[in-house]
Amino acid sequence: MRLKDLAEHLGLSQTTVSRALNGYPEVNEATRLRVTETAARLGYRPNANALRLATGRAGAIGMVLRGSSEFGPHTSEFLSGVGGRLAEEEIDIIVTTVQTYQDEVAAYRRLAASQKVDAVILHSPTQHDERAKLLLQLNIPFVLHGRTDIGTPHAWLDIDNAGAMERATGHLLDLGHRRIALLNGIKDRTFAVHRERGYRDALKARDVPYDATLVSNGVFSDEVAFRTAHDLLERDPHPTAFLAGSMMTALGVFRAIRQAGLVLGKDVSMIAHDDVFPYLNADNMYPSMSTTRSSISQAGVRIAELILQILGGKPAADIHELWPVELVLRESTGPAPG
Amino acid sequence: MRLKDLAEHLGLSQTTVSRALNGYPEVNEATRLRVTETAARLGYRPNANALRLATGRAGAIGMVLRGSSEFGPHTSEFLSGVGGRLAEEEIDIIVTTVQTYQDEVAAYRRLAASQKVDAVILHSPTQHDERAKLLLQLNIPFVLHGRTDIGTPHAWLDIDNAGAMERATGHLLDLGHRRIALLNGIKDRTFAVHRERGYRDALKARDVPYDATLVSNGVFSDEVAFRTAHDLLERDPHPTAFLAGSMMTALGVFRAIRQAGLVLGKDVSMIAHDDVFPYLNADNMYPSMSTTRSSISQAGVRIAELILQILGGKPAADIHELWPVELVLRESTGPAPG
DNA sequence: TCAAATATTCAAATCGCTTTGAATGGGCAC
DNA sequence: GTGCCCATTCAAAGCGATTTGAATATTTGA
Repeated sequence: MRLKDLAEHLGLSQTTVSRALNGYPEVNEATRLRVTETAARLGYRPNANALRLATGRAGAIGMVLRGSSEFGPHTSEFLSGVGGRLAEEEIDIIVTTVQTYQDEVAAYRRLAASQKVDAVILHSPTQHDERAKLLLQLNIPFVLHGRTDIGTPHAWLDIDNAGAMERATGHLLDLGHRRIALLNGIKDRTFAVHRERGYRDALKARDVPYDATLVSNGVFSDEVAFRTAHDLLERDPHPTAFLAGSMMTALGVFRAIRQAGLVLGKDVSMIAHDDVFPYLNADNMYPSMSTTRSSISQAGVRIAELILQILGGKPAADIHELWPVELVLRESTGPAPG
Repeated sequence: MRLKDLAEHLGLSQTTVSRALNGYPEVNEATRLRVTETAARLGYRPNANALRLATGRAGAIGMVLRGSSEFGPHTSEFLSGVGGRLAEEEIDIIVTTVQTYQDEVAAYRRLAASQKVDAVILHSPTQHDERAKLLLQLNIPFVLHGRTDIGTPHAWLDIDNAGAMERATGHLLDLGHRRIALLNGIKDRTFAVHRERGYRDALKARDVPYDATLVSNGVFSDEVAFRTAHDLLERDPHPTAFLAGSMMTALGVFRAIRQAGLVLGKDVSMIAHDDVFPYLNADNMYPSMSTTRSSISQAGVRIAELILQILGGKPAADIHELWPVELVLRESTGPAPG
């Protein structure tokens, strides 16, 4: 069913039908009614590619995901937020998965040159993110989830990782903990840098010396966390508190604590960062988990909105949002033992 | 940079340039070389929408994901497999997220009517899946990940859930376990039905009575699993073995076992289904986890290939693959206590 | 009642590509 | 030198929508 068929069926010109469907004012109301009603009845929908070619809008946004190792639960939860909002505007999400950095750069170039997307979402930036520079250079609108420092203004939304970590660390210090392990994200990622900064600031504010051996960087996984925590707990003296970078990390640390025969919330404390996964609730854990919390899916929803604003003409340079992070204290944190 | 610009730049017609780039034989080799070389240098890429409109191929496949609760790590891992393979063919994945069944049906209708995709991947089917019928009726090619029984032939790829579960259950029974809890997936999903069938078959083969109170259905999450396992372990006598539907489930059961003061692999045994997540390795758990294993990302890769075959003209009715599932025994399984 | 203004509708151009069918030109056999 | 064939190249017609600018009804005002 093409526009032409529909027009013939109605005894009208394509022009009028098109205008009727798209809400243009110069169409008789009675005609419009007849057109929309018939279109709905016949299940007419414009061919997406023809429409896009004619309007010059791609009607889609792009997201490039790094393969396997980093493409975890965070991503899907985020995507779910983005998708929900964009679906309302009938905008698609084109997901490209890549393995290497080379692939990723090539993917952006392809998206740009073939004009498949109106904008992209960039995520997991480093401090000087080359991809962001590339996107600016390719002149393809984007919103960055996270932050980078490339000099040129651009749109971003980030959570206050430094502030969150400072408060979490500060709280543990106030409970008397002095050896606090930080299981942080991949080393050069901005969020990881910010988290370490918050951690250090809290230590400095209370004159507790920084011990680099208590800090580790890596992928957020149950497994990596288990091994790191296991090693840390074999030391003497071992850390009395853990800052876990994600709920996956928290699960691994949790196992290590149990295995060491220690009790979480009593012998050892933990605060984890909670991105709010529907299938992993800090409140229902045993013991319940103290967290720094910020919904990654809500960030997705908001980023979708920001993209819509950019497509609506708002200058990307005016779009910056820094979200505060809640500190939710539950049973996994207690006074330092001894 | 349009084809027209490139053609003018080269002093050739659009026809010749197009043919040169697309490998048609009636182009002088020297000309072709000059064209491809210049195109590469200038970074020319055909406008995706124009190309799609002209060829009638959408160059994309669709995947509709159910929002939040079910959109978990399985999905992202699967997607990563699909995407990797399709990227090689320059085929995009259009991801649509929906919340309700209504939305999902509407999403398929939209995809079909607007001709945005050449095919879709259908997943998580029920035994009589209405969506599959809809797709057949809409005449949009699809590959089903899983199985359904709708009478009409269609393409599918599934793992042998029944066989896997039968072997796992059989193994536990052979170790002397008699009260084996099954933490299964959402009730009406085919895979859950198949798993229960395998479980029952193993019991029947050894004349162990089926106890419905040992079987639960629900979303695969750490949290749900914890609560279910917790309740089961408070019974007297409690189950001596658990069949966990996913690694997330296994983590929850694991916590419940620990909390009950029991030791996994000694007081209680567990076999979990492992979809092979890079960030959650059964081998590195403590104790290491016995699993029924089948890589969901490899299933994704294969399904992408099957889609390509269908697009290449292979009849969907000829495409059926049932993958065997490995049973990997590790430390979490041991003889029944007492 | 008639011209002017307004409300509707339409034919044709356009978006950027592929592809059909025709045109051009050189090489070869006779 | 003529004719034919083959190798190249090209102009123009789609693909299915939007949109410009013109054409046709219908009101309106004097």
